[in-house]
Parts: sequence; C-alpha cells; structure tokens
Amino acid sequence: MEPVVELKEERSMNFLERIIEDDLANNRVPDNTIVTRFPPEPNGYLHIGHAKAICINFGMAEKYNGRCHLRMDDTNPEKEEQEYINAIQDDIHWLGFDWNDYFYHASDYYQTLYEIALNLIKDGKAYVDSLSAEQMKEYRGTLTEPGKESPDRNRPIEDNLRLFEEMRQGKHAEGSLILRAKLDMASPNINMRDPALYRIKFATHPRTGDTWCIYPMYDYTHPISDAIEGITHSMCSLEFEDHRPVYDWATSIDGIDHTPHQYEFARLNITHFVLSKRKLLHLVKHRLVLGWDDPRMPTLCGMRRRGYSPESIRDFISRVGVAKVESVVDYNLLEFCVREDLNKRAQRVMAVLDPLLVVITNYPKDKVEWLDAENNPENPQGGTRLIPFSGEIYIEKEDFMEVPVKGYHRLYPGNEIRLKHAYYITCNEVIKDDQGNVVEVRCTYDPESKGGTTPDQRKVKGTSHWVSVPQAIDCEVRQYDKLFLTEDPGVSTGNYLDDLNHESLVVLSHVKCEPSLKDAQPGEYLQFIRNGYYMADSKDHSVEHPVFNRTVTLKDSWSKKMKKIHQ
RNA sequence: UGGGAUGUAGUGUAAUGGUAACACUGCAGAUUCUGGUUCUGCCUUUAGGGGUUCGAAUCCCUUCAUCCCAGCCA
Repeated sequence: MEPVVELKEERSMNFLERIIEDDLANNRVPDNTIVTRFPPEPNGYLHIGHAKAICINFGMAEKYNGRCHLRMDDTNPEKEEQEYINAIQDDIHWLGFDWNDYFYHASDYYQTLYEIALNLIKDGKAYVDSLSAEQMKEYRGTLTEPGKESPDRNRPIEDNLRLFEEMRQGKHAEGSLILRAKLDMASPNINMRDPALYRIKFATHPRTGDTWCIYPMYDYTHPISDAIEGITHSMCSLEFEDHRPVYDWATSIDGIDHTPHQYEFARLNITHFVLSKRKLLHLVKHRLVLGWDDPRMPTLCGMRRRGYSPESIRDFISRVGVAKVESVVDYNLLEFCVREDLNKRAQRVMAVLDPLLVVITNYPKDKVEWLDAENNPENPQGGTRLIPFSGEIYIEKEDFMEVPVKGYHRLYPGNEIRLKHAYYITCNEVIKDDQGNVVEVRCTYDPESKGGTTPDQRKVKGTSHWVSVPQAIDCEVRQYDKLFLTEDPGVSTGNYLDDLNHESLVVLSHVKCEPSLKDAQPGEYLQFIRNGYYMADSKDHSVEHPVFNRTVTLKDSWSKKMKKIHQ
C-alpha cells in the first residue's frame, strides 16, 4: 500500500516571521538567538487584545528557539499598582507562556537610565527646560507648522547638570522643570521635537518607593530597556510607528547596544467588543459589569471565568493573523474557535433551563433506573456515567408545542420523540392551568426503546434532553451574551454606552440538572446538551449553591430559521 | 491641510512578475441518539485611472479612501 503522505497544514509566514527569518539567515542576530519582550504597563488587566501581543512576542521566541522577556513598563507611578503586576503574570501563565527567569521591570533600570541622561546632558544632547506644560505645547508647533526652540535650549551644560541634580533631589516643584532631548524642533514628526526625557513626580512607586522623584518617559525608557536586555526584535502595535525615530535615536546613544529594532503590527479589534483600557475601566467603575473578571469582559480573567480555554484563545489569535492593516475581526470567529475546542473536550451533561413537567403514565410508579450516558461522543475514551430515569421528568418548555409549527419535530400531541440516552415517549395529554398555560404533559413510553433505539429500527426525528425530577439538583445558571448590541459600539450612536446590551446577563435561578453536576468544579469544561458550553463559576459556585456560566451557545440552526420566519 | 502607515470576497489572512486562495460568516443539501458534530456544494475578491511587461494583486506614475501623531500617558 502507498504510504499516506501527511500534508502538514502550515500557516504561511507573516511579515514579522519573514523579517526574523531573514535576520537569522543573514547573521544579523547576536548568538543567533532572537529575544523579544512583552512590556505591559501594570495599570490595568490584560484583555484579548494583549493576548495578540503576547502570542506574537512569546510565540516568535518559542518558534525560533529564542526567549521572551516579561517586563513591567512601570515608569508612571501615579497609575501603576502591584495588584496589576500579579494579575498580569497569572494571565500570561494561564495562556500557556512562560518568561522563565527573564522577568524585569523598567524600574530596574532607573539608575542606569539616570546615568545615561547625565551623559546626554554632558554631551550637550539634553537640556533642562523651564517652559510650563502650556508653553511647551505652544512651542511644539502643530501638525502642519514647525515648532520653536525653547529659550532654555542652549542653557550651559553646567547649569543643566546642576538643575537636573536639583530635580532629582526634589528641590523643584512638579511641572516646573523637565529634561528634554535636543533633537529637532522643526521635524515634521512631532515626536522628534525635543521629546521629554524626565519629569518630576512626587509619587511613591510600587517598587522603588520614594527613592526617585524624577521618572523617565516611555520614549526614553523603552528602547534603552530593550537594549539593556539584549532584545533583538521589539514588536509593538501600530500607534508606535511614529515613535520609531525616537527609538532609533535612543538605541544609537553612545554606549547603548544598537541591536534592538522596533517593528509594528496592527492591534486586534473585534466586532461587538470594546478593547480600550479607558472604556473597560469605565464599565468596571460605574458597575455596568461586576468587576474586571466579569465573564462579559474581554479581559483574560473574565474570559477564563466565562469558560474560554486558553487553547481556544491562542487558536483565535493565530487565525486572525498578523499584518499592518487596521482590521476588525468578526466575533463569530472567536465563538467558532471556542466551540471547536470545547466540542472536543467538554463533558456532556443534561440540564433543563426552563423546565416543563412530563409524566410518563405507563412507567412503574416510584421506579428509578440508572442509565448509561456517554460523556463525550467526540472522544470514545471519555467513558460513560450513570443518570437516573423515572416516571417524572423535566424537559425544556421549548421542546413542546401544543400546536406545532411547520418543520417542528419535537414533542407535540401524538408525536413520538427520543429522550437522550433513555426511551421513546409519545405525547397523549396536555394539562393546563386556569390561564391556559401548559403546566404538564402526559406521555407514554416504549419499554422496547431503552437506550435510544428500538428493535424495529423506527426513526424518530426529535431527541430531547431531560432530567429526572426526584434526583434533579437546582442550579443557578448565568446566561451571558454579547456586552454590546452593535458591531462597532458607539459608531452610530456616538457613545459606546448607548449600545450596551442590557440583557447581556440573564440569571436563571432554578435550572434542573442531572445529579452528576454536584461534583462539577470551576475549570472543567461542560456542555449542557443541546444548549451550550458552561463552566462552574470560580467565585460563586459551591456544592450547596451551584452556579454555572454560559461560555457560548451551541450553534442553533432551528432557532435561526424560526427567527428568520418571524421577521 | 505636515509627517507616518495601509488598501485582496461580508470579515480576517495568503499568493513576493506566471491559473487569485484558505478560514470564518452567509446560503443550500447529506449524515446524525445533541436541529450540535461531521461531510458536500454554492455565493462573493485585487480601491479607481494610466503605464512597463509575452504576462501585474505584485514594479512605476497618479487619483481616491481609511487609520495614527500636536501628554510632563504608555
């Protein structure tokens, strides 16, 4: 027999991989080891947009046998907190990446950065400016007009040295003086118009405490930190493109390693999502969601709590690809990725969200049978479990119609359906309350159909999930949906908050579940058959009060069809 | 309107001078003890206009569109 040639499905290279492979091939990388970095500012929680940067930086290092440093970009003590530093590390680990011993803080380099600044001043390449913030803005010029040089630009070196020293000693008020690089006030690139290097801030830093009252700016700190750590490829998002000349300036300062180069890629946008720290912070602060880890949040901790697997997120990022075009990815792709991953791994269980009582009139009273149910049809090794069956069960209200619509093949008077893993039942009688609501359905079962097939091989079109009444356990189920109704929140209304989905969380407090669910743990991927993927809530779930979060619904072509008919 | 970038199906990403493709979405159908999964098929693409070339998504010119930049934020 011919050997089967396995075609490895290799994704084509993106532009960053091309650059790296080219650099490697042409011996432009020291020790032939690429070194990347992920440099979050610890002023908020990581979201799925960051996951892209994480996957790119850690992923490239992994792919090319290099390494990736985790560096906290902590140069603004007014905004940054230790709480965020810890959360960031957790989230990266959860995604499945590790920085090993290469964990740094920009604040590790404060002393070096300070000495380099001193040298710049001595070389006449930096000066202390006493222009106020407003004046500086005026002097900077505009997008179309060049800036003007500050009167302090030619301050004698000795004076600059003395003033900078006084700044460091805390002898000057915040905002009164600033250290600037002497670049080019006429540059068409505003970032090159004598960028600020150091500002005075009398703020306590989470790591350096009150050691410093002058703090270096991003444009100065970032490239030099990269150089110190021997970063070879510094990959960041597009908005830093205009800063690259400043980056190149900083890495060409005397005594600085000029290995690092900056490359920019487009950040991630997803329809129906907001991914701006400012907007996310607003949602949290104004209690429009219940915290950073609210399962509706696009934060990694939120998605994790919601039941997303790290694998599905990494797959999503990999499918989105890397390019320089600003783009908006369809959230359907994200849902596709979770469903695909969870379909393979989720334990199947039965839960009835909106119960309707079914009495099986010919089933022996008080009899209970324990039936075998497969745990995952996608995984034959997944085994089976026992589920109880009795003469009184719940099915979904949706699975019964007194007067069926065209195409409906669930339960209705006279129709036979299969109860998953159990028996065939036929509806004979409908019981209603005074208002005419169906409160109970009476059926007969076929003892021959045990296990879901009959000796005569007759077909039934519908299969329903169900839960036996006496053994059912009561659960709270949180039905999460998109946080925003529109694809691009705020674009048509002018305010993203106007597009909030007020039904993004629907709590069902009396869901009937099969008894095996009492052992469910947060972290276990579940599928409520015919409904969706769920996970026990990591904060509120307990054996006494089980709480499950809906990660994502199953695809539902029937309800889609119905929706279309009703339009 | 200065500078920097970017334009390929509805969305995202390939094709790097040689037959425009893959995935998602959408639409049909088959299979199915989940109206799930799986499988099949279909729809739809190089921003516009010139040029170079036997041959252009790719090179050149030009027009247009979109995004980013005037923090002592990152």
